[in-house]
Amino acid sequence: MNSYNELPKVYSPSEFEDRIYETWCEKGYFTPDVKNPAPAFSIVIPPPNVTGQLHMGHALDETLQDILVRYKRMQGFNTLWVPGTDHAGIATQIKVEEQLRVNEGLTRYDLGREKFLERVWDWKNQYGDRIISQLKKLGASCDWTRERFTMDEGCSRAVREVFVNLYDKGLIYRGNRIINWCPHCITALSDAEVEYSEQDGSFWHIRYPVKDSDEYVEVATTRPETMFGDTAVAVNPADEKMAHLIGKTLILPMVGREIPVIADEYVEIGFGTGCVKITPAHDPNDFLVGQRHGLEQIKVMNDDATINAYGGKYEGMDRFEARRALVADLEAEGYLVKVVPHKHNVGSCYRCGTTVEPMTSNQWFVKMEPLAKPALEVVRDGRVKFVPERFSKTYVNWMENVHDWCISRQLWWGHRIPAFYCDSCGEMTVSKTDIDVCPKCGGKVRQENDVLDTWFSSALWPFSTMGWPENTEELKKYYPTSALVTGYDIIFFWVARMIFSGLEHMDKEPFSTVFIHGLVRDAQGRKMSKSLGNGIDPLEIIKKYGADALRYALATGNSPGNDMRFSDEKIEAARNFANKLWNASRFVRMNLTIDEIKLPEADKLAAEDKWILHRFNALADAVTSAIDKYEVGVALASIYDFTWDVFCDWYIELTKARLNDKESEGNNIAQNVLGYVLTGTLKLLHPFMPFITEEIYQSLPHSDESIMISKYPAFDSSLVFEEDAEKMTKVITAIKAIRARRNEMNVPPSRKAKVYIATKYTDSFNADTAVFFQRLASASEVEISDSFEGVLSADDAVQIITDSATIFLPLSDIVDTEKEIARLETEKKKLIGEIERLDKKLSNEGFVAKAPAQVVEGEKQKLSKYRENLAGVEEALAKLK
RNA sequence: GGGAGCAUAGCUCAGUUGGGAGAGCAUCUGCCUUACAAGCAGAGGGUCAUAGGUUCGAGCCCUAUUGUUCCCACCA
Repeated sequence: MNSYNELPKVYSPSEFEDRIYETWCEKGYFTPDVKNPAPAFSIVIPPPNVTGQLHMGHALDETLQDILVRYKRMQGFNTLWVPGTDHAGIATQIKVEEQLRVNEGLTRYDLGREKFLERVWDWKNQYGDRIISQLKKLGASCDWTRERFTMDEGCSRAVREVFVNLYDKGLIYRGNRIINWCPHCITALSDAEVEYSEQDGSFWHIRYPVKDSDEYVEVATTRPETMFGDTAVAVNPADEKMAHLIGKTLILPMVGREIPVIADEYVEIGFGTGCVKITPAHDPNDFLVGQRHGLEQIKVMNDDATINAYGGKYEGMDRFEARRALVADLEAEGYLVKVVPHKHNVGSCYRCGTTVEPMTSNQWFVKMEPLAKPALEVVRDGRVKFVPERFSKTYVNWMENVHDWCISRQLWWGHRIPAFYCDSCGEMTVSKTDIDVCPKCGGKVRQENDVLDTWFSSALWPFSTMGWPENTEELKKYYPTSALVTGYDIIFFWVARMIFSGLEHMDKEPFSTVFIHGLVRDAQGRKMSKSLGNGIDPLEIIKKYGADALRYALATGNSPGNDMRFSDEKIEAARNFANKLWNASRFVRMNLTIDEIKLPEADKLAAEDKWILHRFNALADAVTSAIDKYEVGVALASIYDFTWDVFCDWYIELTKARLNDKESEGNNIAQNVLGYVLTGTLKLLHPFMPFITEEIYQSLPHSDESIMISKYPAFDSSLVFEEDAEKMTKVITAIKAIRARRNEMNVPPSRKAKVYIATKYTDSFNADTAVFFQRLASASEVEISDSFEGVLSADDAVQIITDSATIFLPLSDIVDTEKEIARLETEKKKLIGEIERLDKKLSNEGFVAKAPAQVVEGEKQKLSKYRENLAGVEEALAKLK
């Protein structure tokens, strides 16, 4: 027995995962040296909300990143993964306000801005580490020495720098525009922050009387309460039925205010009543109409969406309450013509779900057009590539139609806008540093109350985390980053904004690849959500099955950009795989007497050794090329197949004879090959399942301090063994024959029978092969010859015909002759079918003429083999009957 | 209204240069075999949504249709 530790009998990940993670951290493996001249590979984490808790979406995102990062690190890249958290303006503020309300019955206004912010920082300091420690549980190999927060000093400085730069270039402006207002969060929102859903509503048809006449104009609206802010009714100038109304004056019912009928082509002829009430302060289209016609903007609601003084007797009511009251009154007064049920899209706040109110407001905006142009180019010309490709279309589509970005929020938690107003002279100064006095008149200034959209700071993440605006070593080495890994749900919020920000401020796109994944859904395919209560807690999964199993379950079968389901089934399959690997390793481990694993000289290797090394080599090739294409699911599946179906089911079994013979040279060779292939497989698997691979690695003879800093396997031309193709064929044939034999005799292994193998390859089918049959096909004895003519007749033996050998089983050992006949009949049918198919194919002139020669040749060979096999089967069948 | 995805075994899904349909789970049969019953050895099960087309050859490429999911869009 060698000097390394033994593996415990049972695979229990909780015993070693934390311990291993700590060791990695202590050793500093996650922290790269900026000065290392190796090519860089860098990723910045999509920063989770600082107050959040790890959910399956994070788990998937982090797993995929860790796979890439560990892979590249093992390949020798100078690899950096920057971790950090996002201050998440609205989400965090809501949480702290809620806590304040529940615990102390206070609102943020009771505390005042400064005190309230202290509370939020307290909260952040208390809970900010929670999500970080959860990431560690997953095994994320982030460089924790570079952990960042979107509101730390450096990021805040970057935000100010960017704000002032954009302002100076005229790309940030302040103005009174229609924005989306959340009356619950009491803040403006950007377009991206509004979610639309179809709701059942109504079309209220209302009569507006024409002044000094008995005539009426009928308008239809889905939001009657905005009527208080109507400043016109519009008709299409080309609409003959309405032409006579243009220029007339209408009386607003219940309000009594006079408004004109105007002509505007915005009104669609034939839709609705043909007349549209115009409320410039509460509807984006009406806003534009109002601008064209110089209409007054009358805002009828307060910040909390209660009706203001313009609503007359409805003042003080909530907008929906006012709607009900108003409609009732209109009906009573005879102004309501009819109510038509109507499905329409209603926007709601993505944080609290409250229906947003479009209204005019004085806000800060980023002018998008000049920024969008280059951001479109880099995606169109491939400097930024989406994986899968189709998301570039989503991106381009959005970027082409993007509106100016409303960046101011009426919150307290966030980056306060660095604009300073002078009350004495009215001057506004935008400044990178805080100022107290007006640079123009010397009067006292006060800072803008609004803070910036959270995504404004997230947009700078790829360079703000690396020390920008200083020209740091990190920026030089790691910017642009190599890949961005995120879900398709934040392409607009984040990815798009990082791209134009990187281009604008760094003059270089922030990453070359955007690797998009889908959502993790529950077993029924539903989105995991708090309200449904169907969320699965990754931490509980880790506790029960281990982080490796969780990572495996998330990575396997997951193709880029597609949603996936998470189920008990899946996680159990993952855990079972880990267990399989664990036990295979235990087996290898318990047979290992050597202290160093060294690949033996080629001429000492047995055929099966060459075969497994050849297969392993092909695996390394397949895995690396799959990961290079971001096909992590495919890569992992091929490792799974190799480990279980090739290495465990065949190679380990094939070595048992040699392992049994303790003193032989073959024993030593087998040990080394087992060790080599197992270690190599562990390395291939390490990015996916870091803990178990490390634990096993440490229990085997190894040369690197940790598997995570060992070299990732790559295609190795010395393991192809081209000149030994025939020997490897023998192994494959033996496997086929053993399968056929097992298929034949589905009986307990304890029941042995003699096996005769007739083959023309008697050189390859030697004593070693006989042992395979003894051990794996319950053969009591094995006899090999080029022919058994005269020794055995089909009368007393069953024949199993394979490509390169015919296996004879003495009839006396076969339980059921009927069954045997049935088997041969199906075999015959199958062969005839194949022969017909190939016959047809090969007699097709087009195929022979146009298909590649090697394909044609391959088909011909198959055909002749099938014909041979068929003859054998028919002969056996005839004799049996 | 525009755009995109999906449709493959009973279930959940892979299948990436077009060259004899795969996995996991489930089902059935037989097994304590120098690791593993979270296992071993087998078996059954598919007109790859439908209809055309390109091709010697299509699950894969093209067109249309059906069903389904999602995203985007300021028609009151």
